[in-house]
Amino acid sequence: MDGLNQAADAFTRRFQVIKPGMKRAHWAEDELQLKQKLKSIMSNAEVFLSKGDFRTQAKTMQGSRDFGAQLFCALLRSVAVEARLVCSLQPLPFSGTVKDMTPSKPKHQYVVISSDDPGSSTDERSQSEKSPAASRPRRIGQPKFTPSRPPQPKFHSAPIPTPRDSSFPVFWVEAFNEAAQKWVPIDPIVTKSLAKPSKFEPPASDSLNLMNYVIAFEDDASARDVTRRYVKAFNAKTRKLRVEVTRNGEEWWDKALKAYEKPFFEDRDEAEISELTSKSAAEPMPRNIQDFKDHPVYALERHVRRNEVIHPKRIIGHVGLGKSTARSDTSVPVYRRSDLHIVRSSDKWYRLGRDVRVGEQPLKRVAASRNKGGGFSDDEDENEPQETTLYAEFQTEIYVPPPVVQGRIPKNTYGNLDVYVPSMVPPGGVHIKRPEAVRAARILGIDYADAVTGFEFRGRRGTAVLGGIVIAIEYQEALGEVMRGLEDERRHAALEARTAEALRFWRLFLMKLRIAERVKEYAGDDEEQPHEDVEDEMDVADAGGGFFPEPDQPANSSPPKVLGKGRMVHDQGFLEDYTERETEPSLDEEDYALGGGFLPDDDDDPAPDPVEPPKPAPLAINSMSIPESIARNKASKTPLYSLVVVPNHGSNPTSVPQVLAGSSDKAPIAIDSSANGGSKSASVVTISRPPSPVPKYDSDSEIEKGSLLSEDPDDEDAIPEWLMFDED
DNA sequence: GTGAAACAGTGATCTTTGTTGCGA
DNA sequence: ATCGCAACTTTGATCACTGTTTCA
Repeated sequence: MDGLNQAADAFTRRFQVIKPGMKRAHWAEDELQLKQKLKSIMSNAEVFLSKGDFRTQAKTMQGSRDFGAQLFCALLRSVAVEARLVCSLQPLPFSGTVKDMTPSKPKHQYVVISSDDPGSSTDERSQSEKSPAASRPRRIGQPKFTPSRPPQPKFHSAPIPTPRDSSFPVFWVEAFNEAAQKWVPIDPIVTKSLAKPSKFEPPASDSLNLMNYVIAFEDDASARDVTRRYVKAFNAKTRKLRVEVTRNGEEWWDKALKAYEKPFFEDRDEAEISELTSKSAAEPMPRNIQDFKDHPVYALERHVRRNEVIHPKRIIGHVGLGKSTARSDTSVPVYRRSDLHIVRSSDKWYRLGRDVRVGEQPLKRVAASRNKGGGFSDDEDENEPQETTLYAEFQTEIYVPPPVVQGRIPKNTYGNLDVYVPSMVPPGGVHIKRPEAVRAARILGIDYADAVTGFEFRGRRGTAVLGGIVIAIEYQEALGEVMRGLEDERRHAALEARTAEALRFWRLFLMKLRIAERVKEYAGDDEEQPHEDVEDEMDVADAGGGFFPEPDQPANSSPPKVLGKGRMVHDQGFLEDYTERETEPSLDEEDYALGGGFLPDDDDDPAPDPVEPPKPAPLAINSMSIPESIARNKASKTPLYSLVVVPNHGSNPTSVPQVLAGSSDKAPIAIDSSANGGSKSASVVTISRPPSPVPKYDSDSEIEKGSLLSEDPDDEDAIPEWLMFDED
């Protein structure tokens, strides 16, 4: 200790403070003030950009008080004294109040420490910059640290009059006392004190210094929060200015400091932590009402919130109201915060998956916020205020839903099942969260309930959010299989749609090329001739139902109308539309050709086939709608899912028949729909299907047809799917 | 000079299972 | 006539906190 004193004396004699040190940060009121601050920083600040700068400055034995403390720490370390550099961080406050902006006071400034200085905690800065800015966006112009690192303003020939410094330091040193196994603070420059931790805390009114976070840095680059050693009322005052008051703030701070913690603790580390803990635990009871608010140990009746209750009401002290302590009648009782419970209505507990135990009396009653029944205004003369009864957690137990009995899922009055937490899944049931589970359960014909996992507020009222279904556990495997089948089906359909789309574009591209070639070929000839040829070719493409003309086949060899008729034979209901088209001679041939999809902007809309003229589109709708509706009817009414074979239409990749056929290709499933309505006998049967009725396309022919039949209205369903697939 | 109370303003939280119209 | 589906809908009351002023 004596040696420390001597060292401090010697250092103080030689070191000269010529620059201002780091000061408390304040929010700027406006942009102008921010600029002033910045200017002040630029002109006055002590900046080290490198270790070399620091060494150069050290030889002069001049600088700020902060620099002095850092140098003193280096001195102690050089003589094998274990020393910590202690920094009281000066972050911007959470509150945006500006109290000390009277013009008489000196401008606040920020001193930038070089990046290799251990005192510049990046976390702390980012916290001080971000958090208040986020909570109070109207505060503009918070001081930035980064722009104030200019390369040059290190030295100024004329000494600038240094603004007044606080009488409390920002940097000081802790030396380890081997005998007492304790860290002792030592500050040779500002307080000139040794082993007097209480000398370091500035009053809250000090506009130049505040003590919220005191961090001690050891020479192994570890750091520890030692704030509680230096502040007098950590729980009552300091804590409320720290990040701990924010939501999850304590975790955040622990996490941030953990990166600087030592990998393993020595005895003295344990001792220090317990010392700090016991110091804050021994903190006396506050003497004013304000300090009791959000105090971690004590609680007052007046600060109890609407959803809180003190139970049991064990009075552990009193605090006087007002200043004159003589008046004993105006004191209020003090309770333990550990006796403060959060209470909720039974409804709320239910939403958390808990149930109020039978026979529990409510700890609190509050007026109901609104009349739910509606038209209960007469009740007021009954003078029965609508009340909500509230219960604490210890009065509740885990909610046990009614079990699944024989495959029947218990449902609520809305026909679904509340699964706000996983424990609310009934015994014997299982929660399947996949979106296609509903379809799979319907296919299986088993009993299921939509799972309500929460609420969202759309419009004026909350609506249930359905997340998956609940089924009996014995069906889980079967459902899984069906879902896998559906998934395969979906993937397959998406792939096919994608392939068809690609081929469609290829075809378009090819047609354009051929037209260009043809036009070039006839360039210079009579204009009529190429026009007709192009038109013919496009008619072939449109009416021919989509195959490429064979290379040896002249494009105009088959009259387009013949081709069209040849195709329509297969489709009942197509003919009359076609005749309608034929009897419309007003349709201009050229427009018709233009409508044939050679306009570039047709590519924008992939749903209708660009090659398809506008007129035949309704034909295709009619032609396709018939088998599709058949398929739907079959799917919904017949007990067995069966294949629907549609000649010349199976190539549509996403129409219902095709989807069914696709699934059957892989995992043919026969569904016994008699399981509907309570019977539990649902089964998945894999049947061996005769291959003949299935439209087995080899990929080429199928794709080719699909590419040209994509005028089908169901393509509109297909597009999102393949688009989604594309995004994947 | 400090702290409590009252008050106004503001932001956060809590609310918690629809309706309508069209087409098949 | 009925069913299924998709589009449209997007609050407001209350609590809690903050800052200011007044007063003891």
